Amino acid sequence: MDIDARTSKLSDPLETLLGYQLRRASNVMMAELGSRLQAIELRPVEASILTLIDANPGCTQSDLGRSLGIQRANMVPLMVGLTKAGLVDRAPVGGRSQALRLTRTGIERLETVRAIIEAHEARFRRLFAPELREAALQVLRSIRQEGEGASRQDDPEQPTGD
Amino acid sequence: MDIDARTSKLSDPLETLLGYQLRRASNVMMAELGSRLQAIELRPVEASILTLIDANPGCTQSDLGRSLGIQRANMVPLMVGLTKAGLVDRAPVGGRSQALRLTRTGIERLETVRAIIEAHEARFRRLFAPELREAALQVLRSIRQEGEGASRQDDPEQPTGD
DNA sequence: TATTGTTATACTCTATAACTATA
DNA sequence: TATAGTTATAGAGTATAACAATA
Repeated sequence: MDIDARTSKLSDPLETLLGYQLRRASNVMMAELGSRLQAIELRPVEASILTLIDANPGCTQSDLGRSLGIQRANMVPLMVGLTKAGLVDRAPVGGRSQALRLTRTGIERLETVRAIIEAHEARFRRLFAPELREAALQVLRSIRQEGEGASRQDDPEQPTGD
Repeated sequence: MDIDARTSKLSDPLETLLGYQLRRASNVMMAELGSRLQAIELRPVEASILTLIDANPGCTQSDLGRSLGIQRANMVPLMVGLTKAGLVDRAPVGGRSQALRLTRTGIERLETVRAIIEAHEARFRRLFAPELREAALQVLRSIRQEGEGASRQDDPEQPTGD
């Protein structure tokens, strides 16, 4: 390294790598959302779960796990936490399944979650030229399909690194 | 949840969220790269480090940490591993700093790393319309700046969730 | 038998604090 | 004093295996 470089930033050949930039950008957004959600004592994954239950009342925690790429075993402490916090209600539905619904408190909390997420999204959406926004989401979805593979669309609990 | 929805996929209001899609896409790419790199017993972060040392011979591990968003303390086992694997050489340079360089083996290994990364990037770059590629990288970089804040450009070791 | 919820456990990644060695 | 490297440790997040309960 030359003398100048020792006191300034490194030359960074990773700057042009999609995978690297995706990861760093994702970490930034997750950290920002996490710090906003701390105000209501929720983590991003818990906000996602509340959002999904609201959109799919009666779903099971296995359903949620499949949708979010979280394994059954790892859903357990999450759902216990949300239930103990009084945000989610569980009712037996056949087999060992439990139908999930938001409690009144959960519905109220979700209102705040929505406001936080909307402000968070707006802050970063700004950075995309308007005509790029839908295309960007579409590409990100196609990356997921590339990894999750058409071959196991209904295959639950496949490790993806999520 | 209606009867049909109980056997099919959940309705997913997260599909339109940039943060969520970014995270899932990033996880897919990292998992794919990770599985490719297993063949040469390296993790993505180690591949990044080799790449950065090659581009900045003589840099310190603190330099690398700042560039990659990894804290000093967490760089230690990484550098010990790469040094023990005979890929990196460390030489005292003043203070407690050690100048880092790739060994001959490290340079050879980096050749393979480059081929793996290039194949990996190509697979996913395909999903972007050509005229979108540079714009996408630019937006991802701007997301990072948004999070890492112009106010602490030279501020090392700020937690970012990386 | 297949699926759901569960327990236990291990491994990776990241964060914090404190210590040392040197300029 | 400030910086680099280090140690120890704690907390997330995630992975695997096994078990119980019910359809």
